[in-house]
Amino acid sequence: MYPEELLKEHGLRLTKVRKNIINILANSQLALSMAEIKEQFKGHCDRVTLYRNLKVLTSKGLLHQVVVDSRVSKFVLPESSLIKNMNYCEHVHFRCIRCKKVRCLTDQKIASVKLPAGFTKLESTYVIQGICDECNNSD
Amino acid sequence: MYPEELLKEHGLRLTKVRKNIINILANSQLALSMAEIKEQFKGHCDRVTLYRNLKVLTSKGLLHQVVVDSRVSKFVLPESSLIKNMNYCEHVHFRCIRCKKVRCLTDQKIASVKLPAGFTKLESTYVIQGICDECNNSD
DNA sequence: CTGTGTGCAAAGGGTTTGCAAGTAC
DNA sequence: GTACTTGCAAACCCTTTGCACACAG
Repeated sequence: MYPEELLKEHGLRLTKVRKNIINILANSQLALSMAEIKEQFKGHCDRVTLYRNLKVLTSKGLLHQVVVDSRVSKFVLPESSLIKNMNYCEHVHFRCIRCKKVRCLTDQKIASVKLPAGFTKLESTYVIQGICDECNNSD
Repeated sequence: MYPEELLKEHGLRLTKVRKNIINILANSQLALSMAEIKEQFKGHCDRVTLYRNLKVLTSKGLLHQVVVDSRVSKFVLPESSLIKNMNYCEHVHFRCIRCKKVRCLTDQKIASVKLPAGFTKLESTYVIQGICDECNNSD
C-alpha cells in the first residue's frame, strides 16, 4: 500500500508533506513525535505544517496517536492502514523510561474489555512502560 | 485508611494541601486533573503548589498519573491507597472524548503481555477512548 | 531551629491559531 | 478558479522554576 493510495482512500489531497510523513512512519519501528518526524524529513517543513497534517491524518484514522507522557504525542502508522482488510488494531506500545523510545509490540493481542452499558468504544491504547533491551544492556 | 496515615506511611509531612488532595481523589469516581482538583479545593490553593504536591505524591507511589491526551495529566488514588469499601481503580481507564471525563473501569482484567527478551516492565496503562453513557444519552 | 511547603511572578515548551501566499485538482 | 495547504509569527496553555516567606516536626 503506497502513500498515494492511502491518502486517496481517505479522501485527502496528495501533498509532499503527507507522503513524506507516511513514508517516515512506514519505515519506523518506533512511534515518532512531531520533532522526530521533522528530523527525518527530506527537505524543509515547518513544525506547524507537521502538527496540522498529523492532526488531519489522525482524524481520518490513517495514523494513530499514542500519548505517553503529559507533554509529547507520538504517532504510528497502524497495521490497519497498511493491511487493507484489518479494520481494527489494538495498539500495544512499549515505552522505555530511559531512552523515551516508543516501540510497537505488534505480535501482542489484548483480550477485549467489556464496557458497561451505554459506553461506546472508539479506540484503545495499551502502553507498557519499563526499560528496553538496549538500555538494559547498556548498564 | 485516612489521609494522615497514607502520608505518614510514605514518609511525607502532613499538610493541609496534601490531605485535601487525597480526600478529593478518594471521593472521586473520576481521574482528576490539577484544574479539576483545584475546583473542588476547600479554600484557596495555588496551581503551582498543587502541581508540586501531585508530583511528590506520584513519585512516592501514593497517586497514579494517567496520561490521556497530550495536554493534561489526570491523577487517581491507585488500588493500594484506596479505602476498602470503595471501587478501586486498576490501570484500566475509560476516557470520553466528548466530556473528557476519565473513569476507572472496575473488575476488568488485562491479559498479561509477554515482553520480548531484554525488556523490563515497570507499569502499564490501558486507556479506552470512546463515548460515555451520559454523553450517549444526551444526544 | 531546620528543612520542607507555599504563593506569586515569570519562564519553559509543546501545540494551536491567524493570515497571506502557494498548491492540488 | 476554488478550496485546501503551507509558512511565519504570535498566541495558548499546561507545567516548571526561582525566590521570599510560612509552617511541620
